[in-house]
Order: sequence, then C-alpha cells, then structure tokens
Amino acid sequence: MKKTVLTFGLLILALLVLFQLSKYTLVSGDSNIEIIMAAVAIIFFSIGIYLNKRSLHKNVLPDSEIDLEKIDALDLSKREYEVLKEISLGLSNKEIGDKLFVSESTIKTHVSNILVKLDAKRRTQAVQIAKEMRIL
Amino acid sequence: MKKTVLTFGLLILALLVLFQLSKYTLVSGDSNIEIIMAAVAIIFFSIGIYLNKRSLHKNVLPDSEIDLEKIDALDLSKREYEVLKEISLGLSNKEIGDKLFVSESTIKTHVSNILVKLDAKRRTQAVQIAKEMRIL
DNA sequence: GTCATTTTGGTACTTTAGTATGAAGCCGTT
DNA sequence: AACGGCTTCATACTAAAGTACCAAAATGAC
Repeated sequence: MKKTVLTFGLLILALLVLFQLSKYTLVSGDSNIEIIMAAVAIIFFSIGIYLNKRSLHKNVLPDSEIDLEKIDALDLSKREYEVLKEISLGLSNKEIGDKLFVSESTIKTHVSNILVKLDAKRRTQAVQIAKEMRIL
Repeated sequence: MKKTVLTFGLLILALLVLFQLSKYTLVSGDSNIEIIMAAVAIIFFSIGIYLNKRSLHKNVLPDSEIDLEKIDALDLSKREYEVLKEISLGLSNKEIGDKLFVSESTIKTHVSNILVKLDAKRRTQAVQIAKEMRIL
C-alpha cells in the first residue's frame, strides 16, 4: 500500500515536471512538441513495464529458481543430489542404478542418506520437501 | 518475434497519431497542452503495463493452473484424486488412510487404480506424471 | 427401484523401499 | 603420508508398496 502511494506520487510529480518543461519550451518559441511528446511516451511506457516487472517478478522468480546454495547447506553431495533428481522423476532404485552405472545397493545407500539429510521418511516425502525448499 | 515487430509498429503509429492531434490542437489555438500530455502519459503507461502482463502471464499462469478437466479425462474419481494429492505430499498408505478415515487396504486399492490410470509403475512416477499434466 | 460406478475392505502374495552394518577404493587437504 | 569425506558395494533384515482377486455397502443416474 505504501509503495503504491509512493509510486503514484512520483508519477504525478514526473508529469508535473514535464508540464512545466513543455510550457517553458513552448513559451521560448521552440515548439518542438514532437520531441517532448516522444519523451513522455517513452518515459511512461518504461515506467509501466518497470513497475509490472517488479510486481510480477516477486511471484515468478521463486517458482523457477533452484537454490543451489541450499543444497550445500543441507550437506547434500553432488551424487546424492543427482539421485534425488532421479527419484523425483519417478525412477526405482534399480532404474537409477542402471542410469548412473552403479549398483542398486549404492543407490539405496544414497537414498538412505538423502532421507536423513532431508529429514524425510519416504522418497516421496523427500521430493516434496526438496520442492518446498526450491531445490528441485 | 513477429509479435514484437507488430506491437512496436502499433506503438509508433499511436505516437504519430498523437503528434498530429497535438499539432492540430495547437494550431487551432486551444493550447491545452497539459491534457494531451497527460493523455499520452496515461496511454503509454497503460500499454507498458499491458504488454508486460501479457508476456509474463504466459509463464506464470500455466504453473499455477490445475487442469480440472484433465482429471475427468483420465477417469480419475474424486477419491482417487484425493489420494493422489496425499501421495504427492509424501504420505504413506497408512497415513493417508488415517487422514481420510479409511483402512490402508482401501488406499492400496485406490493407489493401484491410480497407477493404472496414470500409466505409472510407482507412486513417485504417478506424482511426476500428474505434475506434468498440470493435475497437481 | 434398478443398474452402473464408486468406495470400501479383506486376504495372500510379490516386489520394491529402506535400515543397519561393514568395508574397500578414491580424492583432496593438511 | 595420514585423515576425513565421498562413492562404491555387499549382506541381511524389516517395512512399505504394489498386485490379484474377491466382495459388500454406498452413491448417483435413469
């Protein structure tokens, strides 16, 4: 709310400044109205785009960004993160093992470690937690 | 690309029209430059916001919309869909049963049906498929 | 009220997931 | 070289998940 008042206040201020500028230019006889018009158009067009980007980016970026720093914070190793990604794709331990060229036993070990680190009881829960943390 | 050219073409056209209007008004001696200025400002401000919303919404909406029609198309019953949602939250069959006040056997039946209908082999895969279909 | 579908539940079984534990090789740091 | 962390793998076990098959209520449409 405060931001809305502030931005609209600034908009009105900018408009007033431009009014004075245009008057001055017209009085001084230059009458290059086109340039002022274009300036006004460009400025407000830019403002419109800028304001929108700001207000919408707050909702857009967090959905697409994956927080690589948080992976470190969770002590998830590279390999464990790889396995986690495969789990989220719905693969079984055997399938993940084949895909990463290691045995199913290895994947089981990784999965167990992932569950401990993400504080999950099941792989489905691990995926859910990881997505909430914007890691996946 | 084509759309970008089109919109910018329209913008230039609008600007030119406004030039002519302003000239006409000035020549006719009215010299109410403020009104024209304000009009230009408002119009381009609106265009800026509009264009941005259009371009960003394409990426925003599909992520948040859940396609209720597709649930029908998959023959997923209400109850099955409920169970699917709980699965995506990482709950076990037992936990889902407790949450929905039915036995684990019932949940197992539902899960089996869900897997067949979503053409999945595992619950994790079912979640992934459902999310791809924008059902979850 | 009849009929089809949904929802519920069970038993018995197979498969996959997950735990516990131990161990060997690799790799970067001190 | 020694140390800690990562990756790998195995065995043996328990717990969950999933399949197959059946069957009885409940629901909703006609």
